[in-house]
Amino acid sequence: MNKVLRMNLRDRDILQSTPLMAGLNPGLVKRILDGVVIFSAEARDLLFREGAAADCFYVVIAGYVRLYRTGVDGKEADTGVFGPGDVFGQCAMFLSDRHTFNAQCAEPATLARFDYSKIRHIMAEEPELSLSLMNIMARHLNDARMNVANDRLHTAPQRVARYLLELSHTQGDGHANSFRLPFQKSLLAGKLGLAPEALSRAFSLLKNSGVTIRGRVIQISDAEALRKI
Amino acid sequence: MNKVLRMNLRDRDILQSTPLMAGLNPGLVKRILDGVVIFSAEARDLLFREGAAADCFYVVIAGYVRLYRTGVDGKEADTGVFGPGDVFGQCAMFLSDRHTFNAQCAEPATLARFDYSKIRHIMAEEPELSLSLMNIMARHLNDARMNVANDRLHTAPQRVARYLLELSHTQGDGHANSFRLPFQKSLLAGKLGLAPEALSRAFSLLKNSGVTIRGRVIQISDAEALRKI
DNA sequence: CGTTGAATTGATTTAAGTCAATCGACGTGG
DNA sequence: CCACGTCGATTGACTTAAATCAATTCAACG
Repeated sequence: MNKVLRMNLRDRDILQSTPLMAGLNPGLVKRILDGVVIFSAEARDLLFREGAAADCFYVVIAGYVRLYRTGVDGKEADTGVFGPGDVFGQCAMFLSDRHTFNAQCAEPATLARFDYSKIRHIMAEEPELSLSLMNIMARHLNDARMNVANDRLHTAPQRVARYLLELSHTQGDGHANSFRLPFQKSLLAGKLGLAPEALSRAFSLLKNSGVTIRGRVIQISDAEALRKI
Repeated sequence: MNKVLRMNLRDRDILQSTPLMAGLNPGLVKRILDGVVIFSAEARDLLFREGAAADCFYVVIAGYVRLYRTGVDGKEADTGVFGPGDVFGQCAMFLSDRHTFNAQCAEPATLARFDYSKIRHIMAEEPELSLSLMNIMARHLNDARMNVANDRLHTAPQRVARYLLELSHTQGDGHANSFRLPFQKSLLAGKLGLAPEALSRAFSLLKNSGVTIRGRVIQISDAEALRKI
């Protein structure tokens, strides 16, 4: 676990097309990537804990990582799930330098680690980088708020329906009505703020609206019906 | 409604001590404030709508503004409440230039308006400003995620108890156990993701834990008991 | 003093969590 | 190759938290 890897071309490719670096000039990208460490992690590995000192952020290269908080009785609430190309853990760089959430691999993953100190140093000289980070934070902020609103406005089946529609847009570019869930259903349940059982029930309810589920493969026959669940 | 005002010393003072400007050099502050418009708004006035083109952000000088999203059936879910010194509406500057939420005055308010174009222009020359904005976004992001976690981990009475404890820390600096709610209970209910009735019931339950409520005045006799609701 | 909007209280309904049993897929080892 | 064990997913029965609906009460303000 946590084995350091050499950065291969594929890794570099993914990192470069990340919103963090996509807009930056090649020289700057090179400079940033020089300070990056690539490593692998096992399912359930903790990347950081709430309250722990924060000194780096991460980009997912492969696999999925969940960000969550734990309650008194050990219950956990996910506030985000990050997949290939996503940045996480950057928030603490601008706050108290302590993480306020836990980050855990949901499956075997490979990650890139960016040191705060190095990034801060580059940021001081290259406003471009600040801009990129700002864009990421803005997107994350919007996502988080949408999440709050979504939780409060919609029922479980509605949230699931919306997620499936969104997914069908990103994955099956356009009108492909068959696609794959990117991760385990239990993780999806957490992301949507549901118990796994509730997700299961939501799925079985959606079957009446033209959704077929076989394992992780989803088929939507009537997007319109889904939209007005 | 929406009457433009001259910036007075008090306004300037509040703006300068905002996290947006507190760390900036005086010359820069002056430059930014030159582009600012101060105006008053009535309770229920909309500052912007979801989907509308976004061309400025705001700082609250007095009063409270709520940020919310509306569902199909007209239901509304608050994702944040902003008071004196708070920035809102800046998110869209880094996204699509469309607002994704509605912002409405919860009571008569006075606000400062900052044009995106002017701010962007200054930002391009003054990295300090970017940093300030980044800090604000980070704080907002953290708040929003905490909100998600809080909703999912805690019951209504627990959320209320936490809010009261937090408020007693900010308001009654230190150990003052008596303080005032900063705004209407119905607004607080929205902020906490509750129906007003649920907030009311939560309050009446907390009375058993040494909380006394008279109008907007709250008294906490046993903070420890509150903490472990 | 009376009107308006907010807050409270009670009765009821609904959504979703919890608990428990079962099923299914998959990988391991006999 | 099959039996077993593990883990995720599903299903059912039940409980609980909070929304909803409706009726007052309360407070602020002209």
